[in-house]
Amino acid sequence: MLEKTFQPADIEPRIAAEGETADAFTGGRGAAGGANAPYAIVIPPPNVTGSLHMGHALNNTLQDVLVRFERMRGRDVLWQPGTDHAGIATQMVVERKLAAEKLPGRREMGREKFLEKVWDWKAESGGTIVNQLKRLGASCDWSRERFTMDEGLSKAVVKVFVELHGAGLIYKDKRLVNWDPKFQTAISDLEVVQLEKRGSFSWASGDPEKPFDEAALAKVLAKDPSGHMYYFRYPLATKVAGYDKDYIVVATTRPETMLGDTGVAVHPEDERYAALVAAGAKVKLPLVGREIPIVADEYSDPDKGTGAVKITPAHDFNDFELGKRQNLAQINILDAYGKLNDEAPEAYRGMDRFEARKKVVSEFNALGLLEKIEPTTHTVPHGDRSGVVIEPWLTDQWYVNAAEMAKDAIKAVDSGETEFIPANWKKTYDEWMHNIQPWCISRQLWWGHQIPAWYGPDGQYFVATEANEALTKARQHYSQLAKDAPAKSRDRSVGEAYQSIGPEDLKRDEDVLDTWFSSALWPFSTMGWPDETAELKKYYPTSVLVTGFDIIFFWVARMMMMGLHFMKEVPFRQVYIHALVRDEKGQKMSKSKGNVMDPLVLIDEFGADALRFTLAAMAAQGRDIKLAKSRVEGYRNFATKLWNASRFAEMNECVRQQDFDPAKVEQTINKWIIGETELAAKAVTEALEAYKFNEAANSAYEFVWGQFCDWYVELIKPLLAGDDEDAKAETRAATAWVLDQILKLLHPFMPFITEELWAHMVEHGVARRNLLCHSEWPRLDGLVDQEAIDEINWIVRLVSEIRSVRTEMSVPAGAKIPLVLVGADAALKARTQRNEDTIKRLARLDDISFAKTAPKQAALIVTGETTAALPLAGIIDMAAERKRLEKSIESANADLGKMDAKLSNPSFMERAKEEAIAEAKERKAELEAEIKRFSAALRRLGD
RNA sequence: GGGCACUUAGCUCAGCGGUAGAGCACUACCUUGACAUGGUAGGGGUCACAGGUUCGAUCCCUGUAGUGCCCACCA
Repeated sequence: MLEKTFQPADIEPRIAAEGETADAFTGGRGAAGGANAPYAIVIPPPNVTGSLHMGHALNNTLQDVLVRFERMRGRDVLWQPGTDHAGIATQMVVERKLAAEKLPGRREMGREKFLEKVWDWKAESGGTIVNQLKRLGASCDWSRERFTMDEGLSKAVVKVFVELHGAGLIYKDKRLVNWDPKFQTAISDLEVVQLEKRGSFSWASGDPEKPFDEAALAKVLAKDPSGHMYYFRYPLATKVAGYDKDYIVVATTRPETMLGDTGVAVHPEDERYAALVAAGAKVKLPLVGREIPIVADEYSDPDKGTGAVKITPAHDFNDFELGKRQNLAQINILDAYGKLNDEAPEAYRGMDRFEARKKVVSEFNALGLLEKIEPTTHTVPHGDRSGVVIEPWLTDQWYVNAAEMAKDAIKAVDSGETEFIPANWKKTYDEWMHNIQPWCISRQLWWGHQIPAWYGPDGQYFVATEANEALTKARQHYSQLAKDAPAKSRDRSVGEAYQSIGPEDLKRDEDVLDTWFSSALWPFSTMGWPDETAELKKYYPTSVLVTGFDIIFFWVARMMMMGLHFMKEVPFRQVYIHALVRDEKGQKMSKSKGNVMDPLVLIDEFGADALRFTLAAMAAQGRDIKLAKSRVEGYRNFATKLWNASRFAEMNECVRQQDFDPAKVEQTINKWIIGETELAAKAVTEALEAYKFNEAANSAYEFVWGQFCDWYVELIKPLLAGDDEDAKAETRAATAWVLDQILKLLHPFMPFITEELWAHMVEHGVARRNLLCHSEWPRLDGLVDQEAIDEINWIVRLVSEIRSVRTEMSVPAGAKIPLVLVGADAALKARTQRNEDTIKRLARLDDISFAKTAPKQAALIVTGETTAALPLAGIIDMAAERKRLEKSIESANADLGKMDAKLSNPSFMERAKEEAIAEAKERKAELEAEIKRFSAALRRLGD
């Protein structure tokens, strides 16, 4: 016997464990034993350091809904799980742990020891998120769990690197990168977030003889030196004829970079500076003393700042390009920590960049060269993980030629080989792919896939799958060098000297790869690539990728590129992009804002089923989810409702009959609910096929609560209490059958409670043979019976109307009253008699009789063809009834007016669709009849 | 600056070329043999604004205002 109330916590862990021990989710263990077409999804691997947040909950709920749905439809399903090694995040976590335990830091213990610590950590805490996914009910094939640093996946990474390098698609280059001074690593464009800085301080002296008060300036700078535009006078090396000043003013938000300036640029057509350009004038850079040229370049915008822009090629992306064009020197003034290096004047060396900023400003001020300070609003690049200001920094890094690899990836989406759902995301994808920049893939970290490149003693590198191969390549290279180079050349002597180098002479590149590099291989590396495995053959390309839009660039685009290059096939046929889960104000949830809702807390409180159902029900395409707790609570109540409906079935011995044929029932009520079941099943199926999770969830909800619980269960109570044994038997069997269909339809959304109830519902007195997750999805057809629908709808309307009148007339809830059906024809009489017990019970009537005219002092009910009267003499409040009738007439009249207007509009009659006209006519007739009868009742009331 | 969304009941959100819906909240009544995590009945919306298309617009188009997000730039 089921407990009286449903307690998710009592059943969820058990169901989860049962599923696991039964290997329920292994590939191919579906409803048809995996005989049908494969269906594969690879999970977006969560960070191994992660713990389940609302985004994961949504993402994995949707995948699980799809996977369970298709499994029940008989597809050979693989949901490939795993986690991501998350380079920076994991390294941070472990470093923090070491610090907390007062152990030596990463650099002190050295690479090897540190990596041991990371693996230890992974073994200990890496499974957290996986267990949380299991609590959510994710039916992944856990036996196939992978980790991006696994041996097999690492092998794939090396192979990909070596092959792309061989194809010229990976190369090493010295250029500006986004440098994170906190982690001392390069990061890709995507890992940079732009944060707005807004200054407030404003000052202009106009008189350089009177510098800004030093103490006051120091106070301003102490607050925050960013967010302001500083105007500096750069003195000319020599006075220029035709230019009236002996300085040129430049503006900057990053004063410290002036120490690395190697030029000043003006627009070629800017007349203000034409004389300077013509004369080849130079600036004598203050504080540094370097003479730097004033160059003419289109980049300079005469409308911005002063029209003259300082150029720091080593510390600004635009300046870098301009510097190359204009042959300006690149002077790197920063070290890896963001401190000033030896290229800076002595007083600055070793100083933090922001301290240097203050010092530069204050020195310019002291020299009378600070013209003004303006507040400005500008965005400053920050590391998404470190949160510190990113510096463009000149280093050697490895790059993927993304523009080249993007070509096929763009084509594949254009041609529809991969389809975005909703389709508008294609635009975002295209936009980015068409403007894609080289992808910086090297990271100066330790935790990750070490780059398979070895350096010879002269710095020449050799890319190979392992050290020995690199050595062979190196030896070949150096002999060739010795052979090919002209005698006496340096190359030749290097070649000769290094021909016989040993393993100890080659040094492996210390850097590791961007985490997303290995993630990009996920759809095929998890299936055993580069081996030609059965899984690859069967499940690649995968069916659909389910992910959030914030990851299209990081992951989707890169999987497309890698998949097409190495598998010659797209990695997935469809990409379903879902929304972000936000807080109730629409803000992105984040720890720093303190507005996170923890899915695990919600699971504890309301159950995983309720959370899952909520997320699915709110996952309307193209819209973010603003999650309200009350919603989860509401769907928890829905689970309880289902629980109790099952309890009702159990109490009434509704047992599933093996030979029950839903097409052969005789009772109208059973015909009706079976037809409704078909409609609901179709609605849920169609919605899921179209990725309309909300529609699927709502259809199921409405059917279960609004039809099955509210009406069917109530309507069969008299039957079950009656003595027609055949009808009782049929109804019990039908109830059991419908409930089975309900459990199936709800299972993708609410796997725990449905599996539990399924196990409870015995079949022929025998326990179920199979798990619900392996049962067959309802495929119903031809069960809709219009006559049954008409009859039940009539009961529903009549009962609802009677209840309404009872309330309005203040009839005590417990009181039983008589009903008189007025002017009923034979058919209506028959229908009434068939359902007499039911109507009496639901409407709390003690008698139903027939009459030609309505009795006096009665409240009147009019629904469609039926007129019914409740003789409430003594109880009835005449004034209230009059009011009620008047209100009804008024509202009917208003509607009638609309219909009349429509039907008397010649344009409408001429151009509207036939159905629209017929509908309007029908409605008009209906309204007229109602008004007539209401009016008659009103007159009678006056008697 | 470029792009993508959104604006519907008090709140959180569906929906749709032809009678405006849900959950929560609210009001009244009900512990009736599945369920008070419940039942019954109700109140509450000129569907942001202005034009246009259409026989008909909350829905399609254009514009305006507001909100959110993405990308780029920022001397």
